[in-house]
Amino acid sequence: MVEDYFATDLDFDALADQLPWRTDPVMEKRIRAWHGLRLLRQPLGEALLAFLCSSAKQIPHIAQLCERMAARFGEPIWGGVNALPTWARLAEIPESDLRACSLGYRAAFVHQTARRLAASPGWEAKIMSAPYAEAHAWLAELPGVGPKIADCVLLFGAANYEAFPVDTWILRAMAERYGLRGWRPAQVAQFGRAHFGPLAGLAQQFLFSGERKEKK
DNA sequence: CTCCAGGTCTGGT
DNA sequence: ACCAGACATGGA
Repeated sequence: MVEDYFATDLDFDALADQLPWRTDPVMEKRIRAWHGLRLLRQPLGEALLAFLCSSAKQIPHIAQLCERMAARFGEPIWGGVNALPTWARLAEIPESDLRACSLGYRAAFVHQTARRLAASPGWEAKIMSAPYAEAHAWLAELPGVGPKIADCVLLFGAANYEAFPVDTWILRAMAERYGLRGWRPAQVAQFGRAHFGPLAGLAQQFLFSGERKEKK
């Protein structure tokens, strides 16, 4: 996972008036605990690849998969370190070679998505500029990309802060802290966007960070 | 040896 | 629409 790209254009203090949830008792606590928290900003293609590998994997494993793909198929960028392969490059790679990077069943997703993208010139510009709902729907059509991964791609790869990814952590956080017990992920995602507004994705990061810290 | 992990897809009700 | 299982791999 590339961790060198941090959003620098989100000045939290200057955005106070755009954070209606700042007075939310749950979020107020999280914000205090994580003052200055920032959103990862990745190139769109990298975000898509990284999160396409994320299903049913622990975070260190996802990084491991990305490093293997970079080492085998990426271009060198810095002292022996390679970039992640581009989607154009991935489209040329047989699924069996991807499996050799320990992608498991995700190899088929990467392979099929790569071919789909190769047949969709201009997809990146479209995702970067389309309204949330449209971009989300298009991404979720890709093999292996469901609602959660589509939201992560938009949030981290397209700076679309409306996206509110609902993973196991957020599902539990919203159930415990907001009383949404028994809600389905799609319902929780809609609640998050409605409750937190245009910067729902930033709120999601506070919740995510807080929830993971609790476990330790 | 079992269980689970920043889910998604498929085939059952 | 909603609910299991399957899906590869690796670490606890």
